[in-house]
Amino acid sequence: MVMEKEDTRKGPWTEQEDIQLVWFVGLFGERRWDFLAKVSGLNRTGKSCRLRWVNYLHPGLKRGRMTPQEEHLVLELHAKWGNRFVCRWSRIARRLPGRTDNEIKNYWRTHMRKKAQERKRSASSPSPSSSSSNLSSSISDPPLEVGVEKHEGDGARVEGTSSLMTGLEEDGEGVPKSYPMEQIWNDIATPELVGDLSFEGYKDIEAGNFSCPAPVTSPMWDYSSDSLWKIDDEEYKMFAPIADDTIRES
DNA sequence: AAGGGAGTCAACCGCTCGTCC
DNA sequence: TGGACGAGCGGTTGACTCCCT
Repeated sequence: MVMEKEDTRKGPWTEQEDIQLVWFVGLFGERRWDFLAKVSGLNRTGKSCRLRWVNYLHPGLKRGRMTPQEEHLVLELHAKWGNRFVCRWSRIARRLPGRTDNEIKNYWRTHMRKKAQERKRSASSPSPSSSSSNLSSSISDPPLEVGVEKHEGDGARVEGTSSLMTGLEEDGEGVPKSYPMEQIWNDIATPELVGDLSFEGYKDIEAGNFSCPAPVTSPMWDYSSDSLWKIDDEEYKMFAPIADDTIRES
């Protein structure tokens, strides 16, 4: 029996937690997640904080469905790299500004499941079923099994969240409607509100050795050039042909 | 309108890698 | 050199939403 650390929260993040995390990442930067988790007063693990930041709260992230260009790029890169060595989702993600490895991983799974089902169908019925995706036509079928088993879990779900998730609806054209993250960022950018935040951890910091920058301005807020999606030279060489094609197509 | 299956996505887990002392 | 610790990654799970019957 594994003893959970007392009071460590799991499950979906609340808006309050998000705001809290964004604030403290602004203070301390995207490092020392365990430390950050501790001083922030969030009853979360550092890992959990990092994941939430990288996959959801990072300001450079795009929301909404992948564009056909992005889909094409994912498929192409996976075909190119996925078969040569262990597929690095993060590597592929770096080619897609604003997309996370988690997002791409999810997309790939969905895509492959669909493909496997189509295959199954076409194998069981002799009539050729037209592929629903023109993207897959240029990609060789990877030999992978995509069956998903569901197990009875412990159902560790935390109540009272998900207003963020439900805000991610889209209109008919795949363009995200307004989502709460915008609101969060607006809120964070408002010094009055920041002053109003009453985090336990923040109080500790004020009382202790930490000093709080008045407006939240830190190098990490500048995402114009040095971001998660920065491409190093070596990788650029590998990527350049694909990138050029993609740019030309669009 | 209701129910069930499929699709989507946030989040957790375990492992590996990198850095520092 | 090796151990400790932090960071990052891929795999997996499960809840929510959508869509079809």
